[in-house]
Amino acid sequence: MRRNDDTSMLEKVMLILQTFRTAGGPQRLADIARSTHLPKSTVHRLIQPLLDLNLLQRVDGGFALGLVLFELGELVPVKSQLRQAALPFMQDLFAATHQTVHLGVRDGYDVVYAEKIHGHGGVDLPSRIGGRLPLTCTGIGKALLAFALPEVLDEVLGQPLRRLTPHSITDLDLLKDEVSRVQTAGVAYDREEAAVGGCCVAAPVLVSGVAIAALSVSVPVAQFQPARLGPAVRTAALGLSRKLNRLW
Amino acid sequence: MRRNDDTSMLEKVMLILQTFRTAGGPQRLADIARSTHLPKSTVHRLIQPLLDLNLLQRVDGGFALGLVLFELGELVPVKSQLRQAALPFMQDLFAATHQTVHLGVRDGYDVVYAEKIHGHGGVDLPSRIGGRLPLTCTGIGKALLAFALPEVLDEVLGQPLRRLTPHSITDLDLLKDEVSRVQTAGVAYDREEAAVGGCCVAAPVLVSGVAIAALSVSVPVAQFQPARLGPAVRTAALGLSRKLNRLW
DNA sequence: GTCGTCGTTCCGTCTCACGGAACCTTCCTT
DNA sequence: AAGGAAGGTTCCGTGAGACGGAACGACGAC
Repeated sequence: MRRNDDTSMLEKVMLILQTFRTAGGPQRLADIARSTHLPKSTVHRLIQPLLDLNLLQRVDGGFALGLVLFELGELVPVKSQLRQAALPFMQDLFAATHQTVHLGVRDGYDVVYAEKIHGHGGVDLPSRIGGRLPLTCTGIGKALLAFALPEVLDEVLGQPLRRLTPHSITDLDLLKDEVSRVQTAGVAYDREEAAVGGCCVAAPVLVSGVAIAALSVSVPVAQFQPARLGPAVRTAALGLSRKLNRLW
Repeated sequence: MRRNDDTSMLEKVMLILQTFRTAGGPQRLADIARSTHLPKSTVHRLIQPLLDLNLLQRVDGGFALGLVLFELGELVPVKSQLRQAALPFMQDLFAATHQTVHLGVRDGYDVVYAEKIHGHGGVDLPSRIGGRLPLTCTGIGKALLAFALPEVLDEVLGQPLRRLTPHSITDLDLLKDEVSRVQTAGVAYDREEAAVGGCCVAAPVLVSGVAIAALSVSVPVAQFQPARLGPAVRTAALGLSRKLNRLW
């Protein structure tokens, strides 16, 4: 069964760490062994150095990801630069709307949420910083697609369309129409396509004409006012775009 | 030269990743080889699987930390739970003061910044999310110490006191006085002890009577108004403490 | 008591990590 | 154009140490 290719050990370590992506809470040794399909003795052996290096930490009933990962995570460019620049604009947007504000980037066929601001009240969305959703089901995703490089757009549209709610767009032609509408308007809407009861308005952040990120405001469907939110989101995204073009 | 102990490969991988903590920008293969003191061929061999696993990514002039690290970093308990709970209170505090707001936790003898909110204008502090400063030189640190377990306090005070500015407290007795004052007042001040020209007001977040984090507001020394900021920070920290005690 | 589960330790096999050396490619210098 | 320095890549012989099955000790449940 051992094939040939490469670094088996690193792969196992990553399997162990990835375990924590799905399982929320602390994981015990046996849990990890089960979900990775690795022998117990192997997991046990690998865990020790991970603890020493602070990639894992012991918590009450098992193990959790360690502080080193947190520190390294903050040094990933998407965070340290983009986020730094985006936060003030997100603050403004939040102050103006008092609704949940998201910043997202593209990774493969998903949008990865890089930042989120929300107040006490707002809708509680399934999104999480570092979390993923299909590009085609979210406002941010559609904004990213509409202003992506053409080959990226083709590549993504070549994939089977995923569905998160009954409102998710699963017809390719409808989606293409939607994308060209976004390209014209400069704003993307999500009408309960990612979560029932939740809508959002998104606008792309452009550097040299290409979307590298997108901002969005999410609201309960009852308060969905495109006419009011659209300009606010566009203004914030444009401001951020200008700032980044100046920096880079 | 090979000693004995354990996982040499993981250690090397960590050395490579840690390289990015000090060096800000992208690193090239030769840069990494130099700063890790590893042979070029070794670095080259280790980097390939790191790219495959998305722990590293290629950027214009070299390599940078990959998105996987960002995603895992967001799953570290200090983030996913504490931050989630704290953000709304930090929003409030920011809205009330329009000054930079920090959330910090203790790790060893340092405070690690878990979250930061700042507007367009504010002072630009050397702090960074995921960054570290000595406990004894910051408001957050002193708030954490004053409400830490006694053995933790002893342990930290047993270390040599570090100095970041001429105002940093480096006399053990003065520091002990300061800590007991914080214990009484429930608020810690930093008067240019971490950065010249910057002051801050901090209050501990208590769960079961022990500080697990602290909130602070940082202001330029000219606008330092303890009487106004103290209550605001205390209110936010108390609100967060209550919320956490309810959750846990 | 017995059984199931969890964490830990041992150890024989043999894979694959290791890094020196040689090579290729740019890019700069003269 | 020739020479040189530095970055990146490939090759390969050696032996350290990763691997995981198996057996063990420690709880806790029923």
